[in-house]
Amino acid sequence: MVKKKSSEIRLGRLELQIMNIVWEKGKATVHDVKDVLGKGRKPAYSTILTMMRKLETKGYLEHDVDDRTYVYRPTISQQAARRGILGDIVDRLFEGSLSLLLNSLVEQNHISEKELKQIQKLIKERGKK
Amino acid sequence: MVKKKSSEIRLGRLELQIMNIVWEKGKATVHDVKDVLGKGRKPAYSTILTMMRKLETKGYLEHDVDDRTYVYRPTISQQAARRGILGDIVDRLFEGSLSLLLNSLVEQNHISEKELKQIQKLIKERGKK
DNA sequence: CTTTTAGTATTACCGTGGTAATACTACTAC
DNA sequence: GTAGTAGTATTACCACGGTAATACTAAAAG
Repeated sequence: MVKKKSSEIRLGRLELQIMNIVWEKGKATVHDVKDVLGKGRKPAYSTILTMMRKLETKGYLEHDVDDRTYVYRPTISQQAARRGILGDIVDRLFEGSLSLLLNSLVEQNHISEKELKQIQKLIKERGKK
Repeated sequence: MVKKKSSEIRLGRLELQIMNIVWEKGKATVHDVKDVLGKGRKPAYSTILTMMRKLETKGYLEHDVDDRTYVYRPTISQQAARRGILGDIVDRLFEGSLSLLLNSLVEQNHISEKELKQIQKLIKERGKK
């Protein structure tokens, strides 16, 4: 059974960083994003500006003008984006199998004891629904 | 705490498809890959050839010559690639948090009952180590 | 009113994944 | 030995994410 691609969400590294910031803050100006991105690689103001305009072109951001400053807000939810990107990865990397993914995580010792507990809790809660 | 990038493995869609086939078969010629890729989008022979050569340039494939046919084999394990790509995604998409990832999967109902069972088993086994 | 300033708009470039036509080359078959 | 044939090599694009300098524009400051 071949899975449908539905609405594929594709975001590059910087694009995703920017979206993460906008999601977290709810809305953000170019300067807001630049400030947060200050820690680490520091793209130029104009780089971020260009990216945010491209994100708007792609339909992932919209803006209002507040005193001639663009205030961007997301048009898609972080959950939707995560779902899309993650689903894509699972398809491409693990032939669509979640358990293969989990297996890989466990093998790699990427999962800490604490996280294991949390996962178990999640599963229990899910089981009750 | 900022995580190190170590040896970042980056593979495009087609590249990963090709690598998956080579991993599965152990070794493969361009034609082998083309045959498997036959189902779905069908890149031209020369496209696959170019990609496999690029993968070799990048150090992910090597080839032997068998009766003037190139037989490619992987130089990195599928596990390593999965680990690298997945780790990258977790960083970028979930701020490095596995439980956030799991949470997302559970929320999205991407995990079936059967998979839940498997995960629990995995966790139990891991717990015994 | 003229200069500074704070913002967006324009433009241009680079790297890389993907695409593939075409050229080359050495066996194979007649 | 000449004509296919089956492979690799060469070459050339395109799209897109990322990068950023520079141009423009309008408000604010003097």
